Amino acid sequence: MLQSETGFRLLKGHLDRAAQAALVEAVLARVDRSPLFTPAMPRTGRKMSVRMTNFGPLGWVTDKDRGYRYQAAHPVTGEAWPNLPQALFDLWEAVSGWPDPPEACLVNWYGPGARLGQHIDADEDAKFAPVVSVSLGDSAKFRLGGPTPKGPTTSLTLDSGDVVVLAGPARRFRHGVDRIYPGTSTLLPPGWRPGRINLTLRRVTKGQAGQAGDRGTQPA
DNA sequence: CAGTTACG
DNA sequence: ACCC
Repeated sequence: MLQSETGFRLLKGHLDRAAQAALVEAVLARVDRSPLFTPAMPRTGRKMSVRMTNFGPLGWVTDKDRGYRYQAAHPVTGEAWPNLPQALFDLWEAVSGWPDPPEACLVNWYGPGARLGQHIDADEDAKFAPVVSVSLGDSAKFRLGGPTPKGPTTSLTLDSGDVVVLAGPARRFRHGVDRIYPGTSTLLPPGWRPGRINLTLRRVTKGQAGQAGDRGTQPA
């Protein structure tokens, strides 16, 4: 939908309601056995307001003692993360333009008061691979900046079914979630938690695209 | 006041 | 500048 030379793309309404509902079903079934955990900031131990889990061979976690990292096991249960739903492989193939499959799907649940401060994704060895994000449930105020801690930011509303791609230079842009707009979607089943689920697909390790000779190049 | 937020 |  919105295409730009920065590598930022907002695919407004990329997933229709049926596709969103099918994805939610796949997500909730996996969250049942890989429960949401409460991440904590490195050093301070301050708890984040967003709750998380992961799918795929690797998952992003953080805690006071060991900080930000990817690991193969759930930090609470010690079990391997559930597999990635096929629909997410398909989405990655459709929008990422990257030759290697995703290895991590970070599942972020934002309750009505949750936020995520401005940050730059930097924990992946595959630092040139795009990041693909899917919004499900309540709308969110998303803020996108540039590559430096200073500089202007712009805010965008992300609605259920929207897909965001951060590729090229935008892969290293600051971004965060200022707030959730409670009650703006009926997608999440009554009886589950209210709010927003964001799925973020990432390539973590260097694959074919990370071999010597084509570092940093964008595949056709 | 420190840590965080917002960049309106 | 604002919040706790």
